[in-house]
Amino acid sequence: MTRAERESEGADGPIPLPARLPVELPAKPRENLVHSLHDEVLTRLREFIVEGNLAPGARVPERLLCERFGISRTPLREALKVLASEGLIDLLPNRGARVRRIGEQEIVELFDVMGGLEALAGRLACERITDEAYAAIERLHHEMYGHYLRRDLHGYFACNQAIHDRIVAAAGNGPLSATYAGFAGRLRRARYSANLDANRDRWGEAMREHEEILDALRRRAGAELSDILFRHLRNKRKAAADREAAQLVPGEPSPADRD
Amino acid sequence: MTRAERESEGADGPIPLPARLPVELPAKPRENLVHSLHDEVLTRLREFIVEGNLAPGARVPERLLCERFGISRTPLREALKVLASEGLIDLLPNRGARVRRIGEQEIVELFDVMGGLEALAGRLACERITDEAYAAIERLHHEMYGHYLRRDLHGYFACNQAIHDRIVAAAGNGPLSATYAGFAGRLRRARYSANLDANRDRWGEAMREHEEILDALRRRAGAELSDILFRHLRNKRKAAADREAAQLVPGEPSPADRD
DNA sequence: TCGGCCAAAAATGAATGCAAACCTAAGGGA
DNA sequence: TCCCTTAGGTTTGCATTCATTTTTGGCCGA
Repeated sequence: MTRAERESEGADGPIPLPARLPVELPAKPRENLVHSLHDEVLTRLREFIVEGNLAPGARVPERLLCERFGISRTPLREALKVLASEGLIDLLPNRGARVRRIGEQEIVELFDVMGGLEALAGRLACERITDEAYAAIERLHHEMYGHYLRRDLHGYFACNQAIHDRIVAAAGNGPLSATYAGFAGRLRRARYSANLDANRDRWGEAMREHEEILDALRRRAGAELSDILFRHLRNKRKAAADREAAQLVPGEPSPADRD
Repeated sequence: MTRAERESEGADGPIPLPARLPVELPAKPRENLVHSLHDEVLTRLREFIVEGNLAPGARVPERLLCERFGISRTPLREALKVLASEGLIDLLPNRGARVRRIGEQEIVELFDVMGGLEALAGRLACERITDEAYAAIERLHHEMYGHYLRRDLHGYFACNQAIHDRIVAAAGNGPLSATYAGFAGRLRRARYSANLDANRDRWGEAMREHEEILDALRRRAGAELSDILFRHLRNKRKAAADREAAQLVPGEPSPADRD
C-alpha cells in the first residue's frame, strides 16, 4: 500500500477487533502535517494502552492493530519497542508483546517516584517561579477549595491535577517534565484512584496538605515544599492502598488519578 | 543475509568506518544466549553512544552501523527509536538520526534531576536499608576517606560512585533505579566531570558533605538526607560549571563523572 | 568566481517476503 | 484414559524491496 493510497483511505479500517478492544479507535483524521507516521502510531498506541483499552497481561495483537491503523508491521513494531522501553508493555522474545501487569508493589514504587519528582519540582519551582505563575496557582487553589466545600469531586480533581502540573511546569526543567509525564502515564494505566469520595477524612487531610503546599510555595521555601510534596504523595498512596484493601467500589472507573 | 549466515560470520565486519568512528567496536563475540538480536543491538549501540564514540551533533551512520553490527536496517532502526525516546539521539524526519547535543542549560537540568532522584533514593533508603547494607556503605565511606587523604583521585571516584549507587540500590525501587541509570548515562554522554583535582576546596567540601550523608543515613533521617543529597549534587554541579567556565584542562577525558 | 538550477546518487520511511519459533490439536503408544 | 509426539497453521524477527525525500555534484549563466 502506498502512502498516497493510505492518505486517500477512509478513517475506519475494514477489519473489526475482538470484543476486548474498543469499538472505535479515536478516528483521528490524518494529520495535515504529513511527517512521521511512526510518531503518530507511537502516540496513538501509547494513548490506547494508557487509557486501558487492553487488559493487563493481554497480548498486544500486532496484526489487528496494523490493520486498524492501516499501516504495516514495521512502524508498529518500532512503536512497540519504544513502549516497552517506557515500561508500558513487556516484550517476550518470539512471543510478542503483552500489556505490562502492574502489581501492588510496583504501584507503591511508582507512587514514590512520583513523590520524588514532585518534591524536586516543588524545590525548583521555589527558585524560579514568577509571581504571575504563583498567582495562577493560588487562584487554582482557591477554586479547588470551592469545589471541596461544594463536594464537587470532579472539579476538585481537575484543579488538583492542574496545580500539580503547574508546579512541575514552573520548575522549568525539560527532562523533569518529560519524566514526570511518563510516570503519570504508567500510573494512569493502572487505573488507580484515591477515590476521595469514599474517604472524607482523607479529603480534608489532602486539602490541608494543599494549604501547606501553597504556603511553602508562597514563601519560596524549597526544601520544605519538597518534603511536603513527597509526604503528600505518600499519604495519597496510603489512602489509595487502604481503599484498595477495603475493596470499595472495585470496578468503577474514577474521574482522576490524583487527590 | 540469513541468520545462520550471520551466526557463522566472523566478528569483524568487512567495511571500515570513517575516521570519526573508533577503529574497533568492542568485538563482543556473538552471545551464546541466542535471544533477541534487537536487545543486543540496542545495548551495544547505547553503550557506543554513551561512551562518546560519536561526536555530539554527528549523524548516526545507519548503513555503516548495520554493516559493522552485521545486521539489517530494521533492528537498528528499532534501536534508534528507543535511543531517541531515551533522549540520547534526535530523529529528524527524513534526515536521519543525530547524536543529541547537550547544552549547558540542559546539563544543569539533568544535574538537578539527578539530585532529585538521589534525594528520593536517600529518603527511601532510610526507610528500608538493612544494617548490613549500611555497614557496607560505611566501609566504602572510610575507604573513600583514605583515598581522599592520599589524594588518590581515581580510587576516590570509584568509592564515591559506589556509595551513590548503593544508596540508590538500597532504596529498593525498580523504576527509580532504572530512571537513575538512564539519567546517569545521559550525563555521562556529556563527558562532564567535576575534576576535583583542579579544585581542592571543592574536594574537601564534598568530603564533608559525604560525612553528613553518612551521618543522616546512620540516623535513618530521611528528609534530612534527602535535602543533603540534593544540595550535594547542586554543589557538584556548581563546581563543575565553575571549572567549565574557567576552561581548565578542556579536552582531557576525566576518570569519572561524580565527585 | 560565485550562486542557482537540475539530474544523479544516496539515504530514509515504510511495506513486503521469508525462515524460524511458537501454539494448537490430532493421533499414537503406554 | 492420559501423556507424549508431531504436523499444520500462526506469529514473530529480521532481511529485503520499494517509493520518496534529501543530499550531492555538476553545469550553466551572470
